[in-house]
Amino acid sequence: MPELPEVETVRRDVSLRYAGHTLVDIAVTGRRTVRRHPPTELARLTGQRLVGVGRHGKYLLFEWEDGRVLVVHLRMSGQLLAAAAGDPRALHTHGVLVFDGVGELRFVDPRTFGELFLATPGSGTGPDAGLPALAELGHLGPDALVVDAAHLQAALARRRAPLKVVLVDQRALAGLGNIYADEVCFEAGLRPDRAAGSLTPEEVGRLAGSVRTVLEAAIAGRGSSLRDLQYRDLYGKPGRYQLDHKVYGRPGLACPGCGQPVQRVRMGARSAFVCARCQR
DNA sequence: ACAAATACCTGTAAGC
DNA sequence: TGCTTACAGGTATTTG
Repeated sequence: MPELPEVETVRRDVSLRYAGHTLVDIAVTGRRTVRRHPPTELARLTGQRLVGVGRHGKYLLFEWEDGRVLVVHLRMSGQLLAAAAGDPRALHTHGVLVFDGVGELRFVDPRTFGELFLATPGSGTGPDAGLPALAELGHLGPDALVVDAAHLQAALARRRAPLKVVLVDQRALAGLGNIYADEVCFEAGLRPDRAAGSLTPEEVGRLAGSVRTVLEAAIAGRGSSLRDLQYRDLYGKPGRYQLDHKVYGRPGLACPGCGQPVQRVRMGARSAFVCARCQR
């Protein structure tokens, strides 16, 4: 499932390959792929040069020379794949962007949760890192890669919800999902089912450091691909950070820290993986 | 006001 | 073996 490290890996590769090139055609065939406005509006991007690719949380921002922004969210099973014009089209290919000189960028998404839309610029306050302010992303908290302890403290304070629930809440912090929330909690030595507001300032500081550490390591590993290989990079290759998961998806296996079996704990409809000895 | 449940999907795996 | 069912999960929306 693409979370921040996977989206960031795709962002870097897409930017390297397509930035500076001009869109010569865009075709969206998926019925659900563009659902916030008429899909035909995307045609107005043709002729525009892609000036850069940004990211806020799990959202990719394709920035064009006229200031317009095409937002892409991969959700559960979306992939962006580089392809040449003649390459056979993978099943569930819902969109194709054709660039001058560098071939196609294809959007493939079996579960069809992913989406593309043209954002509305200029409204609300933007995220820090030089990204455009977009009305549709105004609800997002700060990007998890640049969050600091002070913000985390404020986001967690007085909240009775479990720590993990707050960590995956994109309004509090943008970018963490199921995998990295569990891994971050383990790295910080904190149980995901602790009440968020019960963390001491020292624990919040540890948590902030762990968010950064885990995400940077995961990006270095080009993200996590699970058994279903739903996450693949721009060139169709899986990530390798799943090999470094300490607790996620490892129930009954030895905790790398102490050797005790990792437990699966139910948290509402979802579950979390935790080491009862290493996490308090 | 916030919190929990649900809808949206398909592929895979487990269960019978 | 072949069928049915459960599960995976991010976000918007609905319900509590």
